[in-house]
Amino acid sequence: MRGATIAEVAQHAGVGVGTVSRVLNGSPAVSEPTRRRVLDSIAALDYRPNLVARALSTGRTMAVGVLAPFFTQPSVVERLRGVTRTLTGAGYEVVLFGVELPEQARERLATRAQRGRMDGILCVSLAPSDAEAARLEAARIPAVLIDRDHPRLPSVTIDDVEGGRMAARHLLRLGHRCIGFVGDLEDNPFGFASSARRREGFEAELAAAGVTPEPRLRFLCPHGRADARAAAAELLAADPRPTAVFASCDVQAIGVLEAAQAAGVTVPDELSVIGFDNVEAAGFTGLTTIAQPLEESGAVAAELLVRALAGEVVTSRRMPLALVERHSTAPAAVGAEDVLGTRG
Amino acid sequence: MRGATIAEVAQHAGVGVGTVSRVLNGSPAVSEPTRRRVLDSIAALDYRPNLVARALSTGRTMAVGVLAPFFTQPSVVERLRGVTRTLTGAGYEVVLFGVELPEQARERLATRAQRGRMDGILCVSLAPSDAEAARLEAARIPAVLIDRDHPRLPSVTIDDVEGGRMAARHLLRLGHRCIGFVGDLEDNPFGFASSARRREGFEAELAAAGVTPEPRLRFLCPHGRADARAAAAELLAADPRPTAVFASCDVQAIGVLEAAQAAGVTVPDELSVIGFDNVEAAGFTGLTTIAQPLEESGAVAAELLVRALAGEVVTSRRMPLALVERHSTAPAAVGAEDVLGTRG
DNA sequence: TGCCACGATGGAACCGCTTCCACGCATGGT
DNA sequence: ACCATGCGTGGAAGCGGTTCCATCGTGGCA
Repeated sequence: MRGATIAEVAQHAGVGVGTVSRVLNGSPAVSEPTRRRVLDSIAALDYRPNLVARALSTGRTMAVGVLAPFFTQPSVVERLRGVTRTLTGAGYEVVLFGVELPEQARERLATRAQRGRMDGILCVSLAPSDAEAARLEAARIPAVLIDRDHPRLPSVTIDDVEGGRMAARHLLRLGHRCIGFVGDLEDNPFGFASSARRREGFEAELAAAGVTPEPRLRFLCPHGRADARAAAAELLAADPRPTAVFASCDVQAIGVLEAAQAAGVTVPDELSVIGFDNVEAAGFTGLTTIAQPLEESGAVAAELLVRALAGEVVTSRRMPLALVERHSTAPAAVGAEDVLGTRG
Repeated sequence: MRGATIAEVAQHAGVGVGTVSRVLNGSPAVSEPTRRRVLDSIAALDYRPNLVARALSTGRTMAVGVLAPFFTQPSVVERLRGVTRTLTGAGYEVVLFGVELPEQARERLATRAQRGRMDGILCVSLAPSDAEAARLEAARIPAVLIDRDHPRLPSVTIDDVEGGRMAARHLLRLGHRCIGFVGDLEDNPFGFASSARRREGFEAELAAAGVTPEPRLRFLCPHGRADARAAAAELLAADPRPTAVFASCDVQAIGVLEAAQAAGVTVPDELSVIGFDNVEAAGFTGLTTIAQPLEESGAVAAELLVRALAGEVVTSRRMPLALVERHSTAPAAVGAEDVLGTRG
């Protein structure tokens, strides 16, 4: 049996459909006795408003599309937590578009991101093209970006360059001077640029401390633990072997840890490893890392989107970074000059 | 500017709305010249059908609600991958309802799971009450359960009892006779029963091998790494100390690993640890575990739901289990009797 | 040549809600 | 006593599709 309609409720209560609708939407223009009668009828018929009909009528779907590269980054999941919690709390539904290929992102954006299917868009680590951004604007669909910026769209980001500097400072302070880097391919199909920016900051800080970044210690590979592990194995075979490694994300850092173990190189005694992101796995692998507030970034972005949906003009936000010291970094072995650090 | 409507397309092409609709839906009853003219107009106006209007008209939303305890189980995420991939592939949208509290599950089910908002429901590790199941049935909303069963609903599950037996067999075969257990509280608010069933199978197999399960070696605690770690710390202080531990999920097993490390107990030499699920973290912690196909379970359930939505009658599915040996289990220390195992 | 059947097409009705407009009926001011 | 005022209410229009039914040609057949 199909659910009751508003007309049936109206008839049952002996009122007009308009009155039932007013009761449903909490309009004050309904007398108390009438309201009660309508509510009784609603209960008697076990009536639930058809949200699709409401959406068609109001032009608001109360749904937000979330575009996320679900499968390439574990940090995405933590962001999603913050997103769903906030959005659900604000009465919005979360329509999840998992993206595995870059083309899929375009396709989802093109066919789904239209007025009349969802009210707003949240992109995690992904950015619309200029044309897509223009279309969203034309359709008056607000969009907020996480972990990615765009000249015309508000975003929630971190300062990747500064994060790279922080990692470098930590290692320099510990006395390391020969430091390897493992990061993402810098022209990946999704256009992720975090890794490249972290490397830039990292190398800039090294250079500022008088340590020239050596290309032979820089390894770029596809995002993923296995590839990072393979790259790190090569890195550890370098001569002289670096005393520390900065991996541009925790997933890769864990790959480095694995490679070190496989090569019989003890961490942190013979090799310091520092990652980035502070995903949950960093906790139980004892990884020192540059932490960014993942879940909160999702929550903040969702909050921004909710306000944009309410008509507010919102501006981009920067999330703070923090060094989290665990057990994968230690002072460089004896002989390292200037253990007190090279910077204030 | 709002998007074009079907009426505008019809006018532009000089045809009726019915014809445009037929073109959109691939009806064969449109002559080739007309079809071409309509397609041209669609392109010229950059027209996209309003999916909400279509949903209202057809009664099908092409959206599936996914109810998942997003935050308590990391394995959920891997299941979600399979779910979204399959559902998206079949043309359905995925509406994600993250559940943190048991009441939320009820509430989401009650207010959202109605004809006219989504066509079907997928529940991960959660089950509707009998009343809710009856309501879904009445509303003709198909539902499929993952990792949970229900007398009236199709489900995709594993044999938790057998999984527990497999874990026991592995440890027994290695010669262990004093074996601890760490699992979930068995009357948790969500009603998760996997842990209890795994324990049952585990203890039954021990008993069958003549090893009486000792209550002092059985620790039940809230799901989560930290709690498991605390429980394992106690377990490791037992006298005599067990030579092996079965944790009812990998998250808890990792907690056990941490506790062992903190206590200076080496794994696997002094302590064997076996987990359950084979989540990604099991891979890089070297954890031996009973593997279940997580992502595939999601895909299979989604497949089942898609077929149910097409009107097919679907039946429950059981997923296979497999022992994955890594580096956290080893033969019991010398002196252990009957290393060849107690079972065929 | 006339009729029928059928393919192609236009358009009204309908899906279930919101919203706006019009109306009835007290109330209060003059 | 009369007329604004305004509250409470009923109901039609409209949201943008789909679908069914009626209509219009036109070719095939008697």
